[in-house]
Amino acid sequence: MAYRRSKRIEAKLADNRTQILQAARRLVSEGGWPEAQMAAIAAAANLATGTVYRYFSSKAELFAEVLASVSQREVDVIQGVAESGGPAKQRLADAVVAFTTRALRGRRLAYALIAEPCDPEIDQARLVYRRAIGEKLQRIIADGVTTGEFPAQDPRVAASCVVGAMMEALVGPLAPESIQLKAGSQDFVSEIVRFCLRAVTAPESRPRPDLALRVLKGGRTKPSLKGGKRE
Amino acid sequence: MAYRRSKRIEAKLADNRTQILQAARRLVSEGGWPEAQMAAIAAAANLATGTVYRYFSSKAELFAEVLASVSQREVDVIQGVAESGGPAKQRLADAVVAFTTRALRGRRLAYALIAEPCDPEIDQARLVYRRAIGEKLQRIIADGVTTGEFPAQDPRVAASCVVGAMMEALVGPLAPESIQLKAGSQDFVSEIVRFCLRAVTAPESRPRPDLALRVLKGGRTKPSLKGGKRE
DNA sequence: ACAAATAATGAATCATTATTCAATATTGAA
DNA sequence: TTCAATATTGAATAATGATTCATTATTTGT
Repeated sequence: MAYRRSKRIEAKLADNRTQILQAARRLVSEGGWPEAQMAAIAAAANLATGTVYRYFSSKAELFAEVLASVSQREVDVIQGVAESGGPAKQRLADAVVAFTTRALRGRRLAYALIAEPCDPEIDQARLVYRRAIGEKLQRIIADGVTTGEFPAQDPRVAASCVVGAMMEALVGPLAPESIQLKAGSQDFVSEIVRFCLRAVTAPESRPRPDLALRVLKGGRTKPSLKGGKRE
Repeated sequence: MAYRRSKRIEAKLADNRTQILQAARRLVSEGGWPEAQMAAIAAAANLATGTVYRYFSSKAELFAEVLASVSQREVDVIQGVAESGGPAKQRLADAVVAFTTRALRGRRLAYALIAEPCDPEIDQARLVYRRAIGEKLQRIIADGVTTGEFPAQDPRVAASCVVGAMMEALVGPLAPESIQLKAGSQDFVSEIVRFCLRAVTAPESRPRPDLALRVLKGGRTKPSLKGGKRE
């Protein structure tokens, strides 16, 4: 044998890997998915295109890792909030504020992660982001339900709903073409927070939870509503 | 001149157009985006690939129209509900039930429309779907706010949130790999409905709406929460 | 029936990028 | 210094599927 990885090389390899990840992240953050091409990433990391493939077997895998690390950061933030003690309501509010505020701050990246059209393989990987956030919220909600602070509800559904609500509300304001004023963003955030708080913490408004099932029980939900077209 | 479109031909052209739209719709409904390729659509419409381009200038345009018509149908349903009179709360509940129930019924199509990874151009077109639903909900919510039935809130934000909540909650159950039991679907729907109703109709829980702004006012939202990594 | 105009055809082309790989450079033990 | 192993390079390739277009078929007024 005549070659054996030395510490120095090992370090360089690790560094290359990091450079690639950072370059990838930077490019999406700046220009979204169109800029995040393998060749561009390689160049930004001062490597040849082919070299990237010695570290990541595909673009999808590379971005799976980028997304995982971004999610992890968000999760850490929310985790910090979740562990901060105090009433679940407060923690939920803080988590929503933290998430939306951070998204609005890192607009381009958040847009890419949440709403920007992208290739299917990457879209797939994006799910980890939503899921990760959802899981943390679920814990806070489950907490509140257990202590009786929140009304009875399925924390999994509620957490999904909160994630969806936050993200959908952000889509417009995050879009690169929307010239968002920093001014209004506080009101905007607090609007979202209030929505989520009401949704999770309000007691059942009436003791008739089956009221909403009227339509379901009515049979076909697709009755000709206005003599409209058929299927 | 020796040729002028006759009624008969005009009708055939219109029919071809319809066939294409229906074929496109059918293919997504059955197999999702992977099946919805131009060649397959043409074949399903008994036409040659190239012919499709005499009717639609691109795949994106074709699907823009398919999506618009599907959205229109949903909007009609919700519209029917919205016009049904009665308290806004009831109408909102009915709208959410109608939407989620219908989605669960036309699972594959709903999945393609809401969550399935797809090409960027089509993803773009998918927005009309969300937007269309959102606009109708917005009207119901604005109604409720005006009449004082709902607490003060920005109907645009609330509508986005409801759309997001419904759709995100549906993602899991709609996924083709999830073997959803018809049994549980009622509970599931009603869980979503209750979430949305609480969110929109509950009175502000406390007269301190700025409570949730703690984190915002605290300055950096990204304080090293656990001695964590840097940017 | 004929010809000009319009439609339809579908195999070939194009465009886009991720991915590969033969060639080259670097590394470290002997 | 040498050489086998490993790492890098980036131009060439591959794969996918939308789109084109030269050719063929239909249509209708004369």
